[in-house]
Amino acid sequence: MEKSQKIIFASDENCPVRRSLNLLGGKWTLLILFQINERIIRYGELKRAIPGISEKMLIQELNFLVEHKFVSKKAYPEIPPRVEYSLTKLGLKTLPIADTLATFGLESLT
Amino acid sequence: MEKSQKIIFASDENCPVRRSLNLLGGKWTLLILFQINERIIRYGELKRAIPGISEKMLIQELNFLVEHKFVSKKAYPEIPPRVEYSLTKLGLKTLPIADTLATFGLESLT
DNA sequence: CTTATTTCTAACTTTTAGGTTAGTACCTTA
DNA sequence: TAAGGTACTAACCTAAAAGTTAGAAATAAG
Repeated sequence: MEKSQKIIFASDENCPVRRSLNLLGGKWTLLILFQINERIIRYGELKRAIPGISEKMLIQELNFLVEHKFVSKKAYPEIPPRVEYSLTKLGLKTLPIADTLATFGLESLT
Repeated sequence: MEKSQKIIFASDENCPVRRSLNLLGGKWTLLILFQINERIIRYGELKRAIPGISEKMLIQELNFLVEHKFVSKKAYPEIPPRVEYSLTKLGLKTLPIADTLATFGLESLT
C-alpha cells in the first residue's frame, strides 16, 4: 500500500489555520464559545462559569463574538437587566476546535 | 422559592481546554506545530513556510516547544549550521487541533 | 432611607507580543 | 579580499492585549 503523503503549503495570511487563529486565537475566545456550547446562558452565569476572567475581557470578547456572528445576544428590557447569549450556526461550528483542545488536555497533559 | 439550578461545569484552571490553551494558545504556536507536521524540517525552511513571522518569535517559540517536549531538535556540527526540527510523540498529538482549525477555516470562513 | 442586583462602560495601568537593528561563527564562492 | 549563507542571541523600543478599579442605571427588597 502506498502511504498517502500530506501536502503542506506555506502558511501565509490566507492559510486557513491562520485565518481561524486570527479570529479565535485570543486568550479567552475559544473558552467562552466552549462554555456557551449548546445552551442559552446569561452573562452572569457565563462569568461564573469562567473563574478568573475579568468583566472587561468577558464583555469585550462577547461583543467581538456577536459582531462576528459567532454568538447571538438577546436582551430583555427588565430590571435588573437580563441578557442571554447563545451560539449561532457559525459559532456551533467552532465547537469541534474546543473539543479537540479538551481531548488533548485530557489525554496528553499531566 | 425553590428553583432548580442549572448545573454549570465551570472552566477553572484545571479545565482541559484551559490547560491546552495555556500551552498552545500563543499566536504562532499551533501554526508552527502544523507546519512541522510529520516532517523533519530545517529552521530556514520553517521560516519560509511561515511568511511574516519574525526570527525572534520563531526561535522563541521553537525553544519553548522543545523545552515542553512538543518538538525535538537535532543540530549537526557543520558549517554552515544545520538544525532539524520534528514533532515528538506529544507534538504529533497536537495535530488534530490544527487540523480542526484548518477545517473550520476552509468550511466556515469567507 | 439604604443596600443589593445585573449588565455594561470608561479610564487607567501593567504585562506581553512583536519590530528593529546589530552581531556571532565559520566556511564557500566570486 | 569581500560577500553570502546559516542559525541563532541580545538589546532596545513600541504596540497590542489584558488586568484593575470605579461607577451608572433602574428597581425591588429590607
